Amino acid sequence: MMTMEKIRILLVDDHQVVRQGLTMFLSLEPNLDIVGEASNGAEALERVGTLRPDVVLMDLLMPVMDGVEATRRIKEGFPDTEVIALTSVLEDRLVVGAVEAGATGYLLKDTRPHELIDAILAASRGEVQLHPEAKKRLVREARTPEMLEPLTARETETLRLVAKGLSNKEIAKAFDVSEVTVKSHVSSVFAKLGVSSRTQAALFALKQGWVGLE
Amino acid sequence: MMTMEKIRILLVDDHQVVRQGLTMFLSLEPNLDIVGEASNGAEALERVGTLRPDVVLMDLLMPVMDGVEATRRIKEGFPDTEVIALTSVLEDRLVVGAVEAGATGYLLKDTRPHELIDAILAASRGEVQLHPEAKKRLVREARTPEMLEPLTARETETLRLVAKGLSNKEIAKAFDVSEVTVKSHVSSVFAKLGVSSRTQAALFALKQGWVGLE
DNA sequence: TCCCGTCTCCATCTTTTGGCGGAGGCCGGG
DNA sequence: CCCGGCCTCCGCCAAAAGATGGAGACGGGA
Repeated sequence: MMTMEKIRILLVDDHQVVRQGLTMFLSLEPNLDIVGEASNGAEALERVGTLRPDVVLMDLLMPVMDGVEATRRIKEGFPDTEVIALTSVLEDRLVVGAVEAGATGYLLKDTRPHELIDAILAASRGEVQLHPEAKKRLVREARTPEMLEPLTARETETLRLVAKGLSNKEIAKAFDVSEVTVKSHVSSVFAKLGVSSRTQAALFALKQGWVGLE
Repeated sequence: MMTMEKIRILLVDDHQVVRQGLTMFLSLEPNLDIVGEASNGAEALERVGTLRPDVVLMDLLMPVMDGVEATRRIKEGFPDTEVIALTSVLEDRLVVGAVEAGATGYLLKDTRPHELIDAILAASRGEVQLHPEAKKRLVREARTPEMLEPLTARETETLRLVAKGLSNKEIAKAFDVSEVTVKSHVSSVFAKLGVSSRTQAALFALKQGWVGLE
C-alpha cells in the first residue's frame, strides 16, 4: 500500500469560533491536515488557488461571497477539490444550491464529530455524503407536481386561501365550516405537499403557479 | 317633497338561506323592495337587465361568475345601479377587486341589520359605505413601498428568511441568536408592513420583489 | 349492497406564533 | 458627552397552528 498522504483541508466560515472549534478536533485526527482558513467566499477561492486543499469545509452563509457561489467557482477552477457544505440550518435553497454548485457533501454544524470526519474521508475519495434531512429536501425539490398525491377539491380551495394569507378562522368563515374542518384540510395538504407550515404551503402553491400573487 | 319611491333591491348570493334571511328582515323595511334574487354572477347580470334594481346586494364568492366580475359588468352596463359587496370574510383581493369594479359599499355578512339598511339607503343616494376594516385593507393595499417605515438591516434579513418558509427557531439558528430576538424582529416587521402573520409578510415581500420564488 | 373516498366534525395535546412591556449594550451623529 | 436607533435578550401570556386518532354522513362505483 502506498504512503498515506494527509488530507489537506481548508476551513471556510465567517465565525472565528467555528473555525477554532473545527481546527480543535480535526487536528486530533492524524490523517487530516488543516492547511488554511478563510472567512468569506472570495477569500476561500483565493486560498484554494494557493493552498490547493483536497477538501474544503464551506459555510454557506457568509458575507462578500456566499458559500454556494464560492463552491461553484471552486469546482469550476479546481474540479478535483471536494467541497463539503456546512450550515447551521437546513434551508431548501441552500441545499439545492450547494448540490447544484457541485458540493460533495452537505452537513449540519451540529453533526457529531466522528460523522464529520467520516464525511471528510468520504469526500476525499469523491463519495457523496448528504445529511439525511438534506436528502429529503432534495427529493422534495425534485418532486414535480404530477407525482404529488393529488389534492381534493376542498383541499385545493383551502390551499388557495392559505396562499392568500388567510388564517384558519377566516377560511372557516369563507367556507362556512368549522375551524377544525379547515385545520384537517390544511393538515392533509401539508402531508401531501410535504411541507410543515402554511407559509411553506403558500410558497409551494405560488411556485407551482396554482395561485397568483396578483 | 316628492313621492318616496321604494328602493328596488336585487339579492345575489349562492346560498338559499342567506337570501331568505336577507329577504326576511329587509322586507320589514317599508321603503325597501326586494324585486329579485340571483344565485350567481351570470344570473345577477341578466336580472339587473330585466329588473333594473336600484341597489344590488352582491356576494363575492360564487360559482359561475364571481361577484367582482359581475359587479364590473353591472357597472359597465348599468352605471346607475349601485352595488354593495357582501362577504362573509374580509379578503384583501376581494375588497380591492370589488372597489375597483365599482362597488359602492363593502359589508360583512355579520353586519347588524340596521347598518345594512343604512348602507342600502346610503348606496341608493350614491354614497360610499365601507366596512371600517375594509378601509384599512384598502389603505394597506394602496401603500407603496416608499411610504413604508423602512426596515432595518436585521429586519430585512429576517423577512427574507420568513419569506422562504423558515420558522423562528430555524432563523435563530441561521443568525445564531436566540429565538426571542427573532420573534422581536418578526414582530417589528409585521408592524411596519401592516400584516398580521408570517405568511402575509412572505406574500408582501414576494409582491414587492424583495425576494424571489426561485 | 357494500366499500371507498371525501367532507365534515370532535377531543386532546404540543409547539409555534404573536403581542406586550421592559432592559442593557453598542455605536455614531449632534 | 449624551441621545437615539439598533440589536440583543427577558418574561408573561393568549391565540393560533399542527399532529394524532377517531367518527358519522354521503355518494358513487364495483
